[in-house]
Amino acid sequence: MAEVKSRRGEYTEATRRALLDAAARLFTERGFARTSLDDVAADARVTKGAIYHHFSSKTGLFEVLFDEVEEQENDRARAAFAAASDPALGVLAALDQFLLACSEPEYGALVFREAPLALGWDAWRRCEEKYSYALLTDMLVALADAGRIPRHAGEALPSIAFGMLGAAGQLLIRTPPQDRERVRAECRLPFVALLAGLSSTTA
Amino acid sequence: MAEVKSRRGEYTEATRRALLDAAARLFTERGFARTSLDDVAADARVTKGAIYHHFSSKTGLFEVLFDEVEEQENDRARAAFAAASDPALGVLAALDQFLLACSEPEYGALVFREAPLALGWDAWRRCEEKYSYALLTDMLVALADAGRIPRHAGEALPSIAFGMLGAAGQLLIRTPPQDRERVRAECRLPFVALLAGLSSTTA
DNA sequence: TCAGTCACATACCCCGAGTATGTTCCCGAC
DNA sequence: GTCGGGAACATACTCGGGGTATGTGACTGA
Repeated sequence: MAEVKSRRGEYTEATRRALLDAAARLFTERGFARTSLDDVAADARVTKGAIYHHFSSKTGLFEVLFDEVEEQENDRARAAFAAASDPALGVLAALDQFLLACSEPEYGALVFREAPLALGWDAWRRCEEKYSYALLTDMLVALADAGRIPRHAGEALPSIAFGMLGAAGQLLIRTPPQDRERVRAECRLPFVALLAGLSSTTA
Repeated sequence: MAEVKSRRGEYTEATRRALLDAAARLFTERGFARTSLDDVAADARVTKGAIYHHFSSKTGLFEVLFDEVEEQENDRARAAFAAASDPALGVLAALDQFLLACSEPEYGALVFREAPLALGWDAWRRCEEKYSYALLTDMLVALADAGRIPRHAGEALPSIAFGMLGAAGQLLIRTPPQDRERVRAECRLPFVALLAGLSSTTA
């Protein structure tokens, strides 16, 4: 009976996945605002009732999607940071991983293009505090611990650095695929320069 | 008769101004999405018909408001930049002017918080290309001409620098007024560091 | 076998942007 | 002086989409 029960569970999980996949596709292609819940339901071969059975609202659906995508990517970036011998190198490794993720179709579009529009700035930042923003602040602390940058109080530096990441991600999103490698290289420059400039004021 | 005609013109201009003022107030306080056109019309003591007589749509109303606010502020920032003897000092002067403007109630909220949500990223960037973004690229060119930073091709640096401005502005918006002076000082640091880092790689 | 609940489908409500159509006032022409 | 017409709105309506309330069949557990 556990089998039958799990069978049923599998079926409902399948529609949930189909809804999430359809939402991911349509939100990245048409954008969050221009895709109705009926569109998502139709793409997943169900109706709007299924959506509201599995998710709380349109933004609720988006948040689940956001968490999925962002958690996966954040793990990779954090691993890249941790794998490096030096925190400064780790930051660049995590940055490269981030820029690479933004070159893929869904991640950047959902997390840095649609999320602010869908959730609003405050909710977006609250959601990001578990992921990119947390990783960023951790990296800044590690850099300060290693004496590579001065220790900063306040939220200005992490906020502005986060804004840099968002701008880089959005730039990559609207860059045609064949130019993305070059743009990724160009994007590294301001971050390297900022690091250099911060470390030079350590003394 | 020119007098009477202008009298009529004054009246219609008055309602147009009342609509723009009401929209500015409500959009900054409640946000663009959470204020209906009926709210704006009621606040201006007219009806929705007046709005669609003077403006093309809700986003059209917002764009006119955006242009008004942004043109005024952009002139000040550009003047601050031009007044300085050195382009590097000019950049900091323009930055200070910008941070000050974001500390006032309407400018930052409309231009950097509501505009992306109201217009979408693409339309927002198109609107900004006449103002902050243009000033920013002009300043980067001036810095390169003066040999203070290397000459960069590509759009990565201006895009990311623009992202920094947006993040700083948004941070100031959500900072309580009594803390804003301190936060402004904190915000200058990453820009100074970026400039220093860029100039150190000039050689 | 039957009550109950899960996993949806169907039908409906409501708000708000946009539109279509009045209505009033002024103005210039005859 | 009046009369056609257009400017400056007001009023009444449509329509799309998020959200809700209710129906329904299938499965499950007692």
